[in-house]
Amino acid sequence: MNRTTPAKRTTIYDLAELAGTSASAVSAVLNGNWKKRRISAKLAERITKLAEEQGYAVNMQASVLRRERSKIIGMIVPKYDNRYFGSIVEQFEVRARERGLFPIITCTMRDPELEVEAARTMLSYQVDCLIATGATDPDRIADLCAGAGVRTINLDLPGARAPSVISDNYGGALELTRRVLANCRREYGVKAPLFFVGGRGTDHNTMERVRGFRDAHAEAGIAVDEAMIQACGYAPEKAENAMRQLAARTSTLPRGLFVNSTISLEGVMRWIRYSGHYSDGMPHLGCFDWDPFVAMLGDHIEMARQDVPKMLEAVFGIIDSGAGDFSVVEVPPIIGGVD
Amino acid sequence: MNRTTPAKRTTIYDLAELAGTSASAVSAVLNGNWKKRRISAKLAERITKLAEEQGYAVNMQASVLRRERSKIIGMIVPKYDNRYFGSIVEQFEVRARERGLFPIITCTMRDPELEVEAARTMLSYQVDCLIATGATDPDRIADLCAGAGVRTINLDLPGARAPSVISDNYGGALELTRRVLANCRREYGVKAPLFFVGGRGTDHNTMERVRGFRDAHAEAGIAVDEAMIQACGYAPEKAENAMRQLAARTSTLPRGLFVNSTISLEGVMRWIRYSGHYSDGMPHLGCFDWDPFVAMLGDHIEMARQDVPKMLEAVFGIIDSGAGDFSVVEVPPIIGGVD
DNA sequence: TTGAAAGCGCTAACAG
DNA sequence: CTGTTAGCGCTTTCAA
Repeated sequence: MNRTTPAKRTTIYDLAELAGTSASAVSAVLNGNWKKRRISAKLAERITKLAEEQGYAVNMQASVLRRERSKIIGMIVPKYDNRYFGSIVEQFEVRARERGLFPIITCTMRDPELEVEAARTMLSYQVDCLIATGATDPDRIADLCAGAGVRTINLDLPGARAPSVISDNYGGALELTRRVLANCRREYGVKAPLFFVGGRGTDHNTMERVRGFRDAHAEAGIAVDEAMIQACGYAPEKAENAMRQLAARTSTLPRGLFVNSTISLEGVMRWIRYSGHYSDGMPHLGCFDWDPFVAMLGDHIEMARQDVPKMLEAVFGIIDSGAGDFSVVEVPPIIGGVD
Repeated sequence: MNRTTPAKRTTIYDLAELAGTSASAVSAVLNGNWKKRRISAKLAERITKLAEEQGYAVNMQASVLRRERSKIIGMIVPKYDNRYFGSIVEQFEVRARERGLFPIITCTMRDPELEVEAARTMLSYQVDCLIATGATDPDRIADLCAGAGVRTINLDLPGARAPSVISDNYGGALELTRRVLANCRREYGVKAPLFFVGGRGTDHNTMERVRGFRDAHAEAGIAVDEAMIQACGYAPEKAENAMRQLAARTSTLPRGLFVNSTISLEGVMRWIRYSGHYSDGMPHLGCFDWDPFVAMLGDHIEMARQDVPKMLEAVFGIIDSGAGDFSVVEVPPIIGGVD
């Protein structure tokens, strides 16, 4: 409010001059270590008041440049278009701030190039630590960070060169498949394989989910044909397409579907609505991921809700403890039906 | 890969030494203005190669400290838990990067305190420009920024001290209400007011939507009682509660609802499902906001999808043009039914 | 109790 | 074509 020079910002030197003291005193007062410097309470008071009046704000770039640690923590994340990543990011910010860290986030749009580009940029901004969420090549990022002496933690998708926190994809998929299989048997009396759709066949999570999917079928004594597993990618159109192709090549559609994300589910549901198939009754669905509106879509959907609070607790546990081993923490998802 | 000192990072001085040249030459080469310095192609080549080998990354803190403009652009956003804000953030990042700006985002969890706190922090990080999205007190933020000589733009919710880009809330609500009213008349033959639920009665958007809601009723010759408008907040529980109270005090529930966000809709839908009311037939719904799964909830829902691409185009248009007037750009939402 | 001074890594004149 | 130099604003010894 009292600013006379809107162009030039107030510095600690300006404040020092106004207070009739030195820059180092101002600096000490303003970041709380005036106790160890034993600065007089009145001087501290005066400086604080002045800073307030002048609308002073530290220049973090200068501060970070000088300090040893930046207290900036970075996260890269694939997308913001679903509840899973949305809550990861929200929780990340909250917990980072709780610890006095400044969170910076970059969304990579699932683009592997952008992923490492983003990691590099974060290193340029001197992050103390980088969380690689759902990275396609986490080890590449881990190497980059190692080179700069920066800690990395993998989230959602594991890597071999940094600690990882992921969902128990196998266990979740196993249980989810069991339930959908049971639902199919109960309602339709059928004992046939489900159709697995969505995800990237090359990523660890999808592979583990397929394994759970297979084992649940094996338990039930149901054979699963290779063609019943289509890890076609995450995009809705790809899932929709996979459904279309399935319908084209088979006479009787499966009574149950395992959908590998809410994003893929968008495409599957659209196809179900508009293709005219399944007009004789909705198939039973299992979705690996949670969304409140999906929960309201009907009583034929089971979801595996990844436990984001626990996952972030684990991530920050690793950060706080400074643990150095590259182990993988697996957090069980919460499996349930409507709501 | 060739790093011998993992603790200490490579600087332009190290590079200069290795290349047998000066730091300024390295600097010039590495940020592309080696044309105006007319540095020999071979030197440039050598430096670039060396930087690569050494895994060199600029120290942005030092760079920003020295430069006039930081090329950092900040955004504050209330939540990441819905498609609207999710796509705002995604688009923001994409467009910022297109322009060579580094985007930093902070989520304020709809907390007014955190809002100004976040703005302050961004100023400390020397943002060149700050986008205040859905801010409860945008003018406070605008003042803060003005004091630091930083541009602000309001998004989603308008302010008086900076340019604003918002949806055409009045027009959208008017049309949405008209449609829901028409749907009610068509299916149930009723000509009764809808129930307006969700949002903050004090914010500009909600007030404008209420105005549109009222005018659509007036057009149709339907009187709207004060009690039919409950801007109870955004949280699902609050909307659910408003529904419960409505049911408690009225004998016949309205055949149509105007819900002021997908987040509020969560609560409304939950109540509809579990309260047992409306078992004789779903009410017609209008939702001011879009979600793909809501679109699949049935044929009795109309949505106003805010035009995020256009809104961000407008925001960056203002940034690019350097426009200084505090005008409000209103972008019409896209109104439609299922899909 | 406090101030002076060095320097973090980089950019941008300016001087060759 | 290239190097020297002077800071950007802050933190942190070190001296007083």
